[in-house]
Amino acid sequence: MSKKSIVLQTTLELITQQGICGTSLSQIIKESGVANGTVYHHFKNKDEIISELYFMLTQDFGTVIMRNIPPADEKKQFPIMWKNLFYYFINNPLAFTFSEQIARSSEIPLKMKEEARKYYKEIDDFFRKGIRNKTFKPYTPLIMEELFFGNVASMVKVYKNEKVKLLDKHIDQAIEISWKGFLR
Amino acid sequence: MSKKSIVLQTTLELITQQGICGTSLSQIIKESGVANGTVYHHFKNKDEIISELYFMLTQDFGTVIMRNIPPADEKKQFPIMWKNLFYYFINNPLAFTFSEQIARSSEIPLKMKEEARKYYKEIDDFFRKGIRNKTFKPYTPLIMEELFFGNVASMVKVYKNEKVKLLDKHIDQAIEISWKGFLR
Amino acid sequence: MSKKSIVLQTTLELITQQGICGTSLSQIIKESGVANGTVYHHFKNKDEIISELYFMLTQDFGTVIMRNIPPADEKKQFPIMWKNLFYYFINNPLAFTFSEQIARSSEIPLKMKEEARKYYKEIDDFFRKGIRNKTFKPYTPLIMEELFFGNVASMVKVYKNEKVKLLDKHIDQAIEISWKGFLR
Amino acid sequence: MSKKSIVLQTTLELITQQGICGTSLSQIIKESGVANGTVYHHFKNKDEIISELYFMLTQDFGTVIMRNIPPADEKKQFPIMWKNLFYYFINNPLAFTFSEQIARSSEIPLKMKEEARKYYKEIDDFFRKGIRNKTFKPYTPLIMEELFFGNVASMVKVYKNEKVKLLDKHIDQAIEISWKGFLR
DNA sequence: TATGAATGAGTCTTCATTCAT
DNA sequence: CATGAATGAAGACTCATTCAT
Repeated sequence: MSKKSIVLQTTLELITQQGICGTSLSQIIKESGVANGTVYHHFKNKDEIISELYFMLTQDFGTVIMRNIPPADEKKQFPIMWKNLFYYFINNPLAFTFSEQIARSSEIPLKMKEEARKYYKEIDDFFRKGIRNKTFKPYTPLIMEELFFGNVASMVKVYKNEKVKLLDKHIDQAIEISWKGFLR
Repeated sequence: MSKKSIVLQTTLELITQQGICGTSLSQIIKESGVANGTVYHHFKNKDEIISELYFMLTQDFGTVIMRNIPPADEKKQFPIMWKNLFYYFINNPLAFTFSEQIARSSEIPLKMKEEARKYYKEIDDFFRKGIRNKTFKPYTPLIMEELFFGNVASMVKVYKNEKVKLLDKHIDQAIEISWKGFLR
Repeated sequence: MSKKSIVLQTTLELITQQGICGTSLSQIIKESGVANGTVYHHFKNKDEIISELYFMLTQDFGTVIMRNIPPADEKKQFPIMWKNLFYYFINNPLAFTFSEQIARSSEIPLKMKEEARKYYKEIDDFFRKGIRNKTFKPYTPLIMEELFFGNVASMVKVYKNEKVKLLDKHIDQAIEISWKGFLR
Repeated sequence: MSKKSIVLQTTLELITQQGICGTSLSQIIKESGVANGTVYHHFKNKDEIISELYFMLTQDFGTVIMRNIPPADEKKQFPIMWKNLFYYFINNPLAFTFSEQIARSSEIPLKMKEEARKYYKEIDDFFRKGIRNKTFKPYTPLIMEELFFGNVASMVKVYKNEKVKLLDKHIDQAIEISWKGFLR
């Protein structure tokens, strides 16, 4: 495992635990066991570490969500997509926390955020196709995607907080609510 | 206006502009024109300023959401509630940030979390009544509330990220999507 | 109990626990429950509190040491004086620690230290008389007093450290050693 | 000379002049001409500088006391040991301060206390041998050591307080008093 | 590629003290 | 007598970053 990956991995863990601003370079250095200068050898500065991390994680999203999607109609595909993302977040808590953190922070340059959007392409296509098929009402796709992501994220939070034992029936409810919102 | 209020007000403004971590005490001191020691005379430390601000802001929470709700049916009430919450978050970024962070464990003292929980009461009532009225399908109320909050939050994030200029029509779309999800 | 005494007492306790430099005015204020300004009403500044404390404590010494001294010869008087001081320190740990702290600190103005010396008068007299009586060898009285005090202090420290359970026989040994040193 | 040594040396000098608490990091930094961060690169915090200094100084301790001790009888050895310790304390005020504070509990980590304890070994041997030789009366060795140390310390304090200009004759008196106490 | 010494601006916080009430 | 708001210099320590090896 290269020093660079070690730094990235350590940073991801630290940010997940403490948030972006709570995580200093000194901490990353101490925790990763890598030398001071080594970090600066691989990254221009602190922001670049975070940007790179963001880049890595967002690349996953597209492929993850569309895994095992049958070539059937939207109604069949939707719950699978939904669960794909849900379980991806459950199984990759780092990715979840990080992406939640990032979403509301200004630390990622706008350019990067736009860059990342292209990995949403497949989700975007899904909603656009659904609109063309008259399955979905013609809402602005960006809005649809954000609400879709947001719904999944809400349920992940419920799951994590364990306020309530989240059951399959709750997941199914959430998917149904999510789905119905987009219909004509 | 007391020095204490000045500090609180200044801090609120700075946090609104730059986020919590971007705001240092030195800035607060410089901006508020108050002496270093004066801040520490009134607050135990930096966190206490923020906690106190949070406390002030969340006092409104419950009343804000239910402001101007007509005694009509759910269909009329829903978009008003939705917008109340949305604009409250837009105008009180600190409240939004906190409310988002509430989910995350250690940072916010437990007492505050419980404090905040009571403001969900009115939304809880709203959904339960809607179910009784056969307006809403009988989903688990907690799930409904979380998705409702999540939808508003998603749009606030879009607004803040300025990926796209958020227009009234987008808001209306989001409200409609949100609403439809809960129907029978 | 006057506010002034409360401040003095609190200061004494704090200094005993944490040393002079470890004890700040803020701590004294917090601990004594007295207001900020009240302290400055009674004392010109921090040093004055300590000086006054020093003054109070040193006044005791003379009387304490000479308590119950029989009008007999030095040989009979010496062990009683020695024990008087020893048990005074054991029973007034504050006085002991404080006087140990003070001895090596420069916080007490020289003038005060000299002022306090007059309370050593009776011990001074004791040694001078002993010299005149040919009981003691004519050493410089100041040296004799300091060594006398030092011997008692050494045993108090042993007692406090509990490295070893200090027995009566140890005390008697120490007194004997102390006594023999001064003889002709 | 490494920056680290410069910091240590400067600190030692400052503490010698002004005492431990009178010496601030800012002073150390200013005086040593080293950058703020450099100090913290080499030491975890202020205390670590002092601990390290203490460690350096006490290394000598044992050897210092036994320096130039002739292979003669106790009577010849005693004043040399006494003066060795006395001048060591005079020239290493930090060592003196620490050695005095060692008695006090929490400040010095236990490990250090035990470390320091081993330097008593040689003095312990000296007194035990003297007892076997019938030079000294068979007092408990611990008591003898403590009183011996205490006597030296008393004179160091007199020297430092400058109540009186301490002359060679005073030292000689103190040594004599100290010596006679232990005799049979 | 990797290291770690060096930097100094900046962080939060504590301090002794003054002053108006 | 007593209070506590207000002060700002000084405290310890952290930070992101540079540079020579």
